[in-house]
Amino acid sequence: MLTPRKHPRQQRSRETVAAILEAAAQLFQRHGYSQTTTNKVAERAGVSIGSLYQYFPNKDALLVALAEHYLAEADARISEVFAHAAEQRPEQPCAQRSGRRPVQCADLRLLLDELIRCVADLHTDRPGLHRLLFDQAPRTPELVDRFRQAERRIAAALAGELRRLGAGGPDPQVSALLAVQGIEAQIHGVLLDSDARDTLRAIVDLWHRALDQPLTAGKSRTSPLMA
Amino acid sequence: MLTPRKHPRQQRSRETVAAILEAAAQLFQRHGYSQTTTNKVAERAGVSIGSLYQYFPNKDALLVALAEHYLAEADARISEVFAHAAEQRPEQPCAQRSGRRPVQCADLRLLLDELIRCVADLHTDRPGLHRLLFDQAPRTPELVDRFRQAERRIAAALAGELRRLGAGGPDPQVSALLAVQGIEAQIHGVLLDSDARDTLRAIVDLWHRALDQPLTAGKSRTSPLMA
DNA sequence: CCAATTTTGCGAGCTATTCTCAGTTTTCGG
DNA sequence: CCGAAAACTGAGAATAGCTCGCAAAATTGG
Repeated sequence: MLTPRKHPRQQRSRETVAAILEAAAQLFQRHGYSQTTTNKVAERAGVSIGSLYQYFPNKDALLVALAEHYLAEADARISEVFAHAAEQRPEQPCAQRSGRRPVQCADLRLLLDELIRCVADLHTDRPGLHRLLFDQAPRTPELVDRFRQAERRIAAALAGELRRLGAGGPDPQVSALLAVQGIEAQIHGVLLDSDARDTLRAIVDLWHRALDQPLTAGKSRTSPLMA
Repeated sequence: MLTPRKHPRQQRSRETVAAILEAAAQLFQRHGYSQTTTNKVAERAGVSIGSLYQYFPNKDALLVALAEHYLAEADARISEVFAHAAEQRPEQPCAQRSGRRPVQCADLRLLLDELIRCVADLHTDRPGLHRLLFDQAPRTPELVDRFRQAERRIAAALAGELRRLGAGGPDPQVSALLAVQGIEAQIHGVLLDSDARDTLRAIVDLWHRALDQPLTAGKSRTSPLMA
């Protein structure tokens, strides 16, 4: 297994790679990962099996590549949400740390609403691809790592917003990571087996309650005290 | 594929099945699902490949069986938590609906603390098996369904407790399901890449904030109003 | 206790799939 | 236009999942 495969340098080969990934996405979604053979992927992409293995060291690599595309788009879209949130709130001094309730509260709810709607859209736009990556495909350690990195990037952005809004409890960084992980799982669950609209609203409410807590509450950060 | 395989009736065959599952668990964990061949599983179990296929219609079935064992244990342990919570609070009338703060608050926190600790233990007791089932193994629709069913059972129990404590917001059933899904994902994330103790505490805090809301808050259930 | 019957175990080998490699065709820089 | 690098090809080697006919062990019941 010559793991680091050739990188496509010419236009032709880039098209080949694109065709292979497109074919893989379609067949994986239609027939499942294990039912799809690499030969079928090559056939549907209109290339020979040898070409496929020039760019992908093995079948799993197709999955990793698809996941990378998906995560790149997710990252982009979620970044937009945070950018939008930033321009909605053009340089509010964010100063008054004590009687901050009404303003902060509305801003936090708006942010959560947009974020959760965005994640839900990511799930519904390509339901097949999403289920493929999250349910039916085996995750190599490499893939697990990519998802973790994406989670961390998004959590960092959310933590920044929480701090700016004076929310997120004693440790906004931790709260943000937990929120990202929780929201992802909840939406994934919701969209598989429930009437979505009401539940999405319940998710917003829940996280609003969980995160709408002043920065300075309790001890400082990571207070050593167990229930 | 004769999908409904023979069921082991005699002692000897039950031992064979147990040996196969033990071998499968070990090899899957050590070398990954796709790297493990059914022939290797049979060899390590000390039985022939034919015997393996008498009880398991295909390789995935080994995974489903392992998941069933895991879920059965998880179910049992979490049921204990709820049973324990019930006996701690022996027939409190749970009546006074208005000034309920101090008692309910402490009970809710205790329940969350035990529940979250229990889930964390489930993850750490057999880390290999857990990662196998949640990360590296492909999930057949059947497997996805088993996990969903377990989720629902636990959520139903939690919803009952929430109602009894007068918590869970307008719709405890929905809150409970979201909590179960969220907690599972968060703990899975935490135990993969973080110093656990502090973060577990943060999870308890977060869900305490999210769920410590009187039943009657807002509209009744599923209020039609979007942020 | 001894057939008859059922359950369990066996493993060579069939089928299907992943992946390789030696050789051909296309593209590109000079 | 030429030589080298990049891209492509597909038969088939290597290997994995799984079957099937038969033998051994356990159970039944007369």
